[in-house]
Amino acid sequence: MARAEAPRTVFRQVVDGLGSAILRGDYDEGPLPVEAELAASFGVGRNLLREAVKVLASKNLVVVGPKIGTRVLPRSEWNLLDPDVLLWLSESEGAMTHSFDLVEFRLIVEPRAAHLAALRATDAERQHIRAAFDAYSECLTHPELIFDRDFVFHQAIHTASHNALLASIGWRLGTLMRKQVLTTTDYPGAFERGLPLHKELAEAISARDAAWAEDVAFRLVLMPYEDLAGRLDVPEARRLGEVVSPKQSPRAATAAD
Amino acid sequence: MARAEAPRTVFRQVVDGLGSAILRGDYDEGPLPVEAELAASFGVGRNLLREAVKVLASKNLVVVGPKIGTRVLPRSEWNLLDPDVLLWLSESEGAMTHSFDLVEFRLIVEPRAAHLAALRATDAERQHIRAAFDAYSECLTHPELIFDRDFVFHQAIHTASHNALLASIGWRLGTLMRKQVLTTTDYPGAFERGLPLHKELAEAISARDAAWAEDVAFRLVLMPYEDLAGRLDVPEARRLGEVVSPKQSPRAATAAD
DNA sequence: TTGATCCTATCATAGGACGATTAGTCAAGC
DNA sequence: GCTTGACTAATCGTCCTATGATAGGATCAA
Repeated sequence: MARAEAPRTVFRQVVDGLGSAILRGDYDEGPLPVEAELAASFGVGRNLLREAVKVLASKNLVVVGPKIGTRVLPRSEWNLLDPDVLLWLSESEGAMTHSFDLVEFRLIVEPRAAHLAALRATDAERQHIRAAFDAYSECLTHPELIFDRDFVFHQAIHTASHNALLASIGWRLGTLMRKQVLTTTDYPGAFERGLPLHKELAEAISARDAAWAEDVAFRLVLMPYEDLAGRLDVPEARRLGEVVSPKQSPRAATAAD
Repeated sequence: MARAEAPRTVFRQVVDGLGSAILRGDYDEGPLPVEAELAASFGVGRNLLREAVKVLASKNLVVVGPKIGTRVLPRSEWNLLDPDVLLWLSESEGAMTHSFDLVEFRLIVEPRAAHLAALRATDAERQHIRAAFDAYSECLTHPELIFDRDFVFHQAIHTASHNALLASIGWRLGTLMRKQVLTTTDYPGAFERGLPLHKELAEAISARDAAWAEDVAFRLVLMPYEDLAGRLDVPEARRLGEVVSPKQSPRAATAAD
């Protein structure tokens, strides 16, 4: 069940190599070399290279056409929600400002997913979430399993939200969290401090307490960020507190009208 | 600036054809025919078919490998956030339950994007948003431009949120809204009823009133849904009101601890 | 200057060949 | 009987070469 497959196929190497190079800005906005040349530079055939380029094109990283060659699209057109793109971006420079965007995005989505999970989870799903937490808590003695277990735990919650879009995004954010967790989790005590929050989240969902679950999920996303924020100069305008909804939501009054 | 290019290339036809067929469930979970056969059935060469399959594989619709052939992955693995997948899904059956997921997702993301836009938009961006609204309001006499103008308007807001992820998602949700707008907008008066909300949203962001902007954006997403909800049997458990955050967010009290 | 025409670089697509991988089978051994 | 291991065949992985389609840019005439 754990997502481990990393088939080091030649194709994957080319896609990753090209994707990383583009995200890194090696070709910034300019055209790439012609296919034959590019293929030669990777030491692969032209067909294989074209398959790789087509994948990048499907992620809106490049456009390709006769006589115009293969051109890198402006950054704003990229499909940043694609897990591959997100991964390449995270391993390129500028990862820090991008990291804030990612945390902010998770602060928006994950609490709501937890909220819905608390309302909609079936009994089986509740049990699955608790089991996933138990497995996760065992990581105290098996730190190398933290990634997988954490992923399974959050995945279970997103699935329980009974919204296919949220489930899909949770699945994918999980992949990306690795990179970030990698940076934060090896701070001594990070796992231990996160554990009670995980437990609380599982309890909140079990108890069908949507507001509680939402609150816990929010703190759970924010915690590793705050671990980091101290050691970084956070631009004032990007304080993540902004994302917190106003204490008094005006929605309820007007939406029910 | 309007995204109109629809190059009816053979490659695109094959990708769309295969993608639609998979989403439609023609092969449900089972393996596809072998490459040679599949290529023949589309009347194209094996290379072209492989490029198409590789694109689908990059969207997590299928896995492909020697001896295992090309297998459709379980639905839960699909990258539902991919615009192509979303499009294929919307044109397949089951579009209705998926439509609820989409609205719910937008109810989560778009109000927050508006919230952040109100806080962070530069003067130029504010002006751009107002201009986009003006252009949109002209659609009263040019209904065929509604899609494009509406897209530009929302895109401007998402960009002003200064979060690359939100900007990217806005861009893509826009594509999908077309399909949905297509269903709702030809109800007489839908555009006219939406117009004041658009205006209010532009004003809220101009006034830097984040709470107001969030509230308006929420109603703006909900409106076309409610137009529909009346004519449909909405499963009780899926009432979209659930997504509304509790009046009293417990976050502020506990997070500062 | 402008406009149409032609040229050419580059991708689009086809088809065939061979190598690499592995699911599935089946026989040998405990 | 069950496990283990090698074997086989099917299928993708990768390469190559060739031809058609497209469109940018140059050329040339009005």
